[in-house]
Amino acid sequence: MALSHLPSASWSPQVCTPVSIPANQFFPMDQKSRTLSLLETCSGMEELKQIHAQMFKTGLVLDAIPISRLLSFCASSASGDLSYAHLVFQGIQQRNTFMWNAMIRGYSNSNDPEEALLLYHHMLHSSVPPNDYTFPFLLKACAALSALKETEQIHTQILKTGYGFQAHATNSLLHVYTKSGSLTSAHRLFNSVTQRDTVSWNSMIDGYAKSGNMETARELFNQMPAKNVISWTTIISACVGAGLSKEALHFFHQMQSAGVEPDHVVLASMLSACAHLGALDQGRWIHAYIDNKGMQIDPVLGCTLMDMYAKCGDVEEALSVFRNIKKGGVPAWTAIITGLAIHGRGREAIDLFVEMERTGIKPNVITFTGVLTACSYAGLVDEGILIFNSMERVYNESPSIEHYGCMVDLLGRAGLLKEAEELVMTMPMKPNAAVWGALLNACCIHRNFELGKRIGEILLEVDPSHGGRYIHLANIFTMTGEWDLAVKVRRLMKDRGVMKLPGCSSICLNGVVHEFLAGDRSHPLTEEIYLMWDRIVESLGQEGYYVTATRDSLLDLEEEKETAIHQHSEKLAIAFGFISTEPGTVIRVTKNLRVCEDCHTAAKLISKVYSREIVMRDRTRFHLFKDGNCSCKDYW
DNA sequence: CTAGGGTTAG
Repeated sequence: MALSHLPSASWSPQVCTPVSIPANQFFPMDQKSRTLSLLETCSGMEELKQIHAQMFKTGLVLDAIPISRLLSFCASSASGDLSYAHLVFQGIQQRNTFMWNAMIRGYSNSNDPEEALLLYHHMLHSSVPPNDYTFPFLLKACAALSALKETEQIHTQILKTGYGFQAHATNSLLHVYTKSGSLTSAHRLFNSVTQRDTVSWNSMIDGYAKSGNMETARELFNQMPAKNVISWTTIISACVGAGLSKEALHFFHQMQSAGVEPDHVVLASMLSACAHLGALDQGRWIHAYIDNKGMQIDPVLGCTLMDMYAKCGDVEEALSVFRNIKKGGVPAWTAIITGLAIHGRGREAIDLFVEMERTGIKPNVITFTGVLTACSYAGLVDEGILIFNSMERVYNESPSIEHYGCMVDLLGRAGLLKEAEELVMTMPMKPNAAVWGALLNACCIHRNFELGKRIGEILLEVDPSHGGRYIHLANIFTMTGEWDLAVKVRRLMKDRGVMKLPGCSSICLNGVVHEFLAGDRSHPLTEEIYLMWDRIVESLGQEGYYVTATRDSLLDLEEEKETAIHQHSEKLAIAFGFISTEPGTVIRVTKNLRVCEDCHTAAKLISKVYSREIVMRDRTRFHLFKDGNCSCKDYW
């Protein structure tokens, strides 16, 4: 390295400067402070390299403070360069703790965190002692690696060196333990430290929540003395992650009652909860809150906003958010493409995909999933095949099992069952339950019972705990008149203790989520709801509506007697929508399963007879019923 | 120069 060429002895002010001449004649103070302030405002590596070169000339490379600052910038700043930092570091003769820390910090945030541990090893060997900053950096690397053994060794050293009482070190340890799933160690440590602070509690809560133990997480949350916005975010995002979106909403309201101001992180989590629930009003409220507070919509927040609007049925608003965020990167394009996909707006999704390519943004695996889904839901078979083939050819990206799943779905939905099956048989990986499921679904739609039976049997082995598979297979046997086999499948399901996920439809009004199951009579307005539905049926009758024994109604074979098709959850939710909203209001219903065919027909007629738009969210996509038609064009 | 929280898909 260049440093060795410097006549180091003659550059040392003590050596070559007569006592009478002040040292700053060789290291002029304004020179040094100018360099320091240059480094402070340094914007990128280009500029930094110039400063570095200047430091060689002035000899400031030998001064610990400016070289440390330079090192720090290269190692940790967003526009830094870790390998350059490493070269600089290698050239330094006298490395102090700060310099080692800077390097360890840099590597702990890099994609090579292991190097941080190696550096620490060297640091100890060169007899430079760690300080209170060293451990958090080091443990961050351990967290990235889930390196439990190393964490335990570092734990011991923390205790030996007397940093065991230092909050940052302890909390870092707690974080690694919880993150690597070692909750026992975490809890032991948590119990042993006397001065637990909010950070310690937050880490514990997060750890329990992420390990699936929501009960303990909630308990700790209730117990903890002082909750800050991160505590609330932790419990709320834990709820969202566990699919407990209603609880998330509840906690959010509690948080506001407690006077804690929401920040952009907790709002992102809440938008995700709204997206899950289909709670458009709540979601809009949060959007308005963000605007009113003048908060900046960063790419992540922008994506959650788009996702919320799309999943709550308002794609137009999602598009408007998309146009307003200047630099969203791939995630933003992906979010909007996926949003259009679930609304059946495949053409627009493809157009945006093309536009994205033109902009020079490279699609990622999720983008491909999104655009292929768009093709699938809109029946754009040729386009889908073209894009699928371009993955390998244009992007050098081998399709993953999800992409094959999309293609099986695309071909199967379109009735190209032979092609779909062939793809399953020839794909380069072992088909999973999702792939088989897509094929089975296609068999049901197109009534290919022979193939359906074969695939159904496979699925009961591959995915034995999924209730829907048994129902599908049993229905196929029912339709082919093989009653005994249908009963056998039902019995197998029962014997294996598999439950059918009950169909549930919800509608959100004034921030309250109203849920309905088939035949539900638990709602306070039950009488009015059923009366309303009877009146609706009456007026639909004039349009020629009558209940048909469709294949979907067979899904309820078991409860056929008690759950008439007229009491399906979708219908109850629509009826409730009618009695609780003004004429002309859009009715928004969210269902956890696929919409039943009879309910689909009924909704189309209702939209015409009552001039009401009904937006219904399915397990996978949206249906916009308007003037007697559905946006899915009956292709779903 | 340090610790804890967010999103897009499935």
